[in-house]
Amino acid sequence: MRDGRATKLRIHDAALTLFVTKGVTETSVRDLAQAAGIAEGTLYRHYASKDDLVADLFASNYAAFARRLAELGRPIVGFRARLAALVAELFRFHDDNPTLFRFLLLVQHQALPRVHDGEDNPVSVLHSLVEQGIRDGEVTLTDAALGTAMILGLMLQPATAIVYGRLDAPLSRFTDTIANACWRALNPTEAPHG
Amino acid sequence: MRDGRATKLRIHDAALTLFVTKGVTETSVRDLAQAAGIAEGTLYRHYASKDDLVADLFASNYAAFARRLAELGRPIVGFRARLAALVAELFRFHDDNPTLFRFLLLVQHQALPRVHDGEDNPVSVLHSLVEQGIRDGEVTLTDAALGTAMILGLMLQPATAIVYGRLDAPLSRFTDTIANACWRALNPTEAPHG
DNA sequence: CCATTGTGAGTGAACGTTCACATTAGTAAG
DNA sequence: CTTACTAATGTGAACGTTCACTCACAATGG
Repeated sequence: MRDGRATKLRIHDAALTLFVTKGVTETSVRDLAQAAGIAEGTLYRHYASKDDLVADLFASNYAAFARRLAELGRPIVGFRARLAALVAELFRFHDDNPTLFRFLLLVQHQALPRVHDGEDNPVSVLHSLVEQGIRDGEVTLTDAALGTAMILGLMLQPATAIVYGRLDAPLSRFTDTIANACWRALNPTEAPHG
Repeated sequence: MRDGRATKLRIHDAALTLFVTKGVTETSVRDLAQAAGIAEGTLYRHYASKDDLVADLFASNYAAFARRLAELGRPIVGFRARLAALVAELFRFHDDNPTLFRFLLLVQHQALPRVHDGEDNPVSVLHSLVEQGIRDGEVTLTDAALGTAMILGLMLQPATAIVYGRLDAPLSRFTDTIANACWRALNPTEAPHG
């Protein structure tokens, strides 16, 4: 039989590119089929619906990235080193897969409300890290949710700036600056290089 | 004649609510007409198209907020005080108009590429502030674009966290913490209360 | 009397999805 | 080696629905 997995990959690639450049709703199944070089019906051999394609594309990559972050931080000792490693990993992910990164950033607002609970989640990983830091006395800020939001903003907004051409890639060159800013945001009263 | 302005306001309110709760593309003209208590055709007495409604709703509010930010900062002396005032104003805007704020946050990704140039723009206001700070020697970070992205992230991500229920409103209670984190992000080598 | 504003059935286009049929490739019998 | 069968995969015209938008007409009020 013919290799369906290769077709599925072609759909993946075409969908990511189109969703990012045109938007999800503005991309029709006809567009997808043409870009992937397949017939419209073929898409339904691999996905139950267009929504299913979007959800699968988001959920699988989102969860995979969360696991990647979680496992990367595990062996590293000390809050600050772990934080720096997380920032570095997120920025590397952006630089290696800009389209995928942008897709996750773009559709989170419509896809997140349906994921959220229990599943592997990059935001949860960050939140756990901050909570751990507070418990260990390595973070002086007491509100873990606020701390998570701040470091998330410090990481994601520069990525967004690159998307809009307000900042030049690669994102990795800001790793140290951002990691430092994150640490300082979480430790409001600490001296620069505690 | 009947008062068309009242109808236009009804459309505004209905559109904001629906766009935020359902999404722009998922909101049909029928939905808008029903929520505003008007006929479908009436909408076209006030807007050339649905896209025109979205664009107008975004551009006018986005520009108005940019002007509000710019004028507020003008009389205040000193970079740090000006930065704090901007943070406070943005957070107050969020708390006073959560739906409008969320609308601007939501549709910026599709609406921004068409605005961008020349027009009043909150991001440009922030960028100018940072540039001014660098010129005056009150900001040690040399990359204005990076600095703008960082403080933007420090402000917007907590707002996003509130939208997703990861953080409790009002946003204003974080004004001091965030303003301080912004200043520290822009001055990586400075002591806590320089 | 007329310009403005409101109405809602009607229109064509575009959409996601389906389905009857074609093609492929692995397996097995002749 | 050939033939027959089968399950997986690919196809695209056709379908019903929904959409943004139009237009002939009605209502309003200065």
